[in-house]
Amino acid sequence: MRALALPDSGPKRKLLDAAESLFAEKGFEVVSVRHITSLARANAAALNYHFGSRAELLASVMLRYLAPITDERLARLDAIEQQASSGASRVEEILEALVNPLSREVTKSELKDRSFYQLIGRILNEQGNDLPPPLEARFRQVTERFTLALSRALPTVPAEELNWRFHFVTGGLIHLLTHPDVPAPAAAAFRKVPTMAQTLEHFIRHSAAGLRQGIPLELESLEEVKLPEDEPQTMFAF
Amino acid sequence: MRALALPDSGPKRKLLDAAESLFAEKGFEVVSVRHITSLARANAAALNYHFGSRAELLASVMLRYLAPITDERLARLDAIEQQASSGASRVEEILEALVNPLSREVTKSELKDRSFYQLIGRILNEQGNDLPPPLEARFRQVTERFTLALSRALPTVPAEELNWRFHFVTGGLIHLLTHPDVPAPAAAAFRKVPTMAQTLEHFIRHSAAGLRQGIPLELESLEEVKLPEDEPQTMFAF
DNA sequence: TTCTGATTGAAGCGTTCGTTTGACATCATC
DNA sequence: GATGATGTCAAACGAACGCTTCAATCAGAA
Repeated sequence: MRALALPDSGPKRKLLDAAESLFAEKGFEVVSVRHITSLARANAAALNYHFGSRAELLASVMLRYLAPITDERLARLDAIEQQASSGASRVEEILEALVNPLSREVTKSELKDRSFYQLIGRILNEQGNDLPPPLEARFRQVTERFTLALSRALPTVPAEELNWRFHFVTGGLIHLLTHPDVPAPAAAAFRKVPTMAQTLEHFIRHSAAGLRQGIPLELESLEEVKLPEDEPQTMFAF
Repeated sequence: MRALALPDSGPKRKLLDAAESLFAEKGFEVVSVRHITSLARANAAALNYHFGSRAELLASVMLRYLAPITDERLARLDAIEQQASSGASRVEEILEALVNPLSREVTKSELKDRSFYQLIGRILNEQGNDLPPPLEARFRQVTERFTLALSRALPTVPAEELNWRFHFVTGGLIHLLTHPDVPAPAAAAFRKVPTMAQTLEHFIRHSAAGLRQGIPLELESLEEVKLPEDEPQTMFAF
């Protein structure tokens, strides 16, 4: 049921569950250990016994949540890179490998969808600067691998420029997780509320266009683009 | 020097300054009134005397910061809409009206650039759901006016779709404010660190491409696109 | 000067925070 | 049954929290 193997169903597990649902709803700073222990029907001493401190519990929650997602992102990227004959995959495929693990993991969680995404967004927004080291390493790997894949898919976009564009994409994604409701102008009420999975599809198309910006489509679809080796790449629309 | 008129340079002003610099650096929840008063060399009683409570001080900080920005956004949009003969402005112009007030206001602030942007990003991220009412109203106005302007610039994109795309854009922008450093892969160290203003120019191009996604450029540049009146618009790439 | 309202300082209000303590369970092993 | 490791419990620790109280200070009008 859970992403990470947690064989015990005792108070340790209950504390993790309670903490993650509270963190998702209210944020990290405002949730106290007493909130957590009372929701988990556990004792305050149990929390410190099992986790050492509130901060380590927080790190455990983040790790249990985000590790499977980063791992699946990398696995999917591996898959599409292997099946790509030319070594370069399509931009949309790469973005799907980045985004879809989110909507897949949500089905494994016991949280409501909204809470699930919100927790992830909160972690990346509020704790993004000092994640627990194992998570930090995974995220750095995700950034490097995906930027590399994108640079192969968009060989005419210079590396620096691509780093920016990827940063813009991840920013939009994180914001989408924490703010899943579109602030619709009063006049234009939505006929039906889309699911997050549908929204993420839109987001992929939107982001792909941004990444491809300035690149004629025919050029991108060339099997390989030979660039002068020693000459520094120049930006396309910069 | 300051954006809003604050004639007194007494402790009220000092409290506001201290609060905003602490909020920018550390976030809202973790900064206590004692932190603020000690940095401002003021007393706790003075804070409650001038602002009533910690929450109202927080609201004052946000208002002082964001009100001038939203106002200038709207003013710039007015300007470009008046000079546009056809009533439809270019996408990039509209985005500039949205973005440039940020880098203009930063010069009026006494905060370091990074702190200035970070504070704005924090407000929109963490307090986005219940802003003080005067700010809420302004932001709703910004959303409505800019979405409307974009819908005139991109008449073939249906309203619902445009709401999403604008949401993606604002999300990327907010994330950029709170995370101004691109997580560069180890191999590709930047030769020079760009200023936020330069970064925002990139962001505008990136976002414009996403907004225009699926729309042939020739079509967009038509003076006016007549759509069948009673037939519902269909999405272009959906 | 004297009075009056606005503003500040020092101290403390009650509450909640994260964490620790030491007394009890529980249970496999000797 | 005694032992020792493991886990849980109620209670309390010191520190920090937002906020209030009240006397002292100050500025300007009378």
